[in-house]
Amino acid sequence: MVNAERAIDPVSIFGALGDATRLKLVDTMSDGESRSISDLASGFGMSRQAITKHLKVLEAAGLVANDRVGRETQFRLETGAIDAARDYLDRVSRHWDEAIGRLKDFLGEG
Amino acid sequence: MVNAERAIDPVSIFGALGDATRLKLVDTMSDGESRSISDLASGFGMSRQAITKHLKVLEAAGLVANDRVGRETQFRLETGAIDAARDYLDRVSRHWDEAIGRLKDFLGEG
DNA sequence: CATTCGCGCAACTTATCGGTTGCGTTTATC
DNA sequence: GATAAACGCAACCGATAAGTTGCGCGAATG
Repeated sequence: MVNAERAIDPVSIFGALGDATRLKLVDTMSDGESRSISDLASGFGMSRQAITKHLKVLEAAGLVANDRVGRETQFRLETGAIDAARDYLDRVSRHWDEAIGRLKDFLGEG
Repeated sequence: MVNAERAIDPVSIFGALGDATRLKLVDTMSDGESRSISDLASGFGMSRQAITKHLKVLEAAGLVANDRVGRETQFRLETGAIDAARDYLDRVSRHWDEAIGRLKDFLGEG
C-alpha cells in the first residue's frame, strides 16, 4: 500500500485539534497560505522543534500537508480532514435531533 | 459568577472528543437517552471508575450533563458544545474557502 | 569558500493521561 | 436491618505528550 497514514480517523483529528498550540496553527494556516516552519514558529513563544512536533501531529491526522521548497519545508492546511470532522459532528447532532424529535412526537401523542 | 466551568472552549471540546472511549460515549449518548454510569460502563471493556473519569472530561468540556436519580447518576448529551465545535470548524473551512477563492480570482485575472 | 539559515534527528525531563485497585457512603431491596 | 447496587474519592502506576537542548547536514548567501 502506497500512501499509508491516510485514515481520516475522527479520533486523531479531534485529538490533533485538542491542543491550544495546534489549534492556533490551524487557525493561522486557515488563510490558505503556505508557511515555513520557522515562519510559523516565530509567532508562538516556543522552539522551532516544538512546532515541528505539533505539525507532525497535524500531518498524521491529515490536517496539514507540506512541500519542500529549497531549504524550507512549507506547510499548508488540508481541508479534507476538517470537513470530515465537521461531518462527524453533523451526524451526531442530526442523530440527536431526530431522536429528540421522535420523543417529542411520542409525548405529543399522549 | 455562579456556574463556572461554562467556557465553551474549542480546545477542551476537541480534546475531549480526541479519545476513542470518549467519542464512543458521545456516540452512544447521541440517541438522546439518559444512562447511568454503570449502564454506560457495561458496554466498554473497562472499569466503572475509568468511565467516570471520561465522563468528567466530557462534562468539563460541556459535552454532557448529569442528574442524580436515586442512587444513579444519569448522563445525557449536551449538544451545545457539539454545535460550537462544528461552528468553529465551519468558520475555519469558510475562511479557507474565501481565501482560496480570492487567490483563484487573482490568478484568473492575470 | 566560509557562513548562516532552515531543518531533521535524538536524548532527556516533567507533567499529564488512561487505567487500575481499594474503601467508604448512600440508596434500594429482601 | 442485613445485603447489594451504584457511586465518589483517592492513591497508585505505566505510558505518552509537550517541551527542552544539543548536534549535524544540506541549501542559500556574501
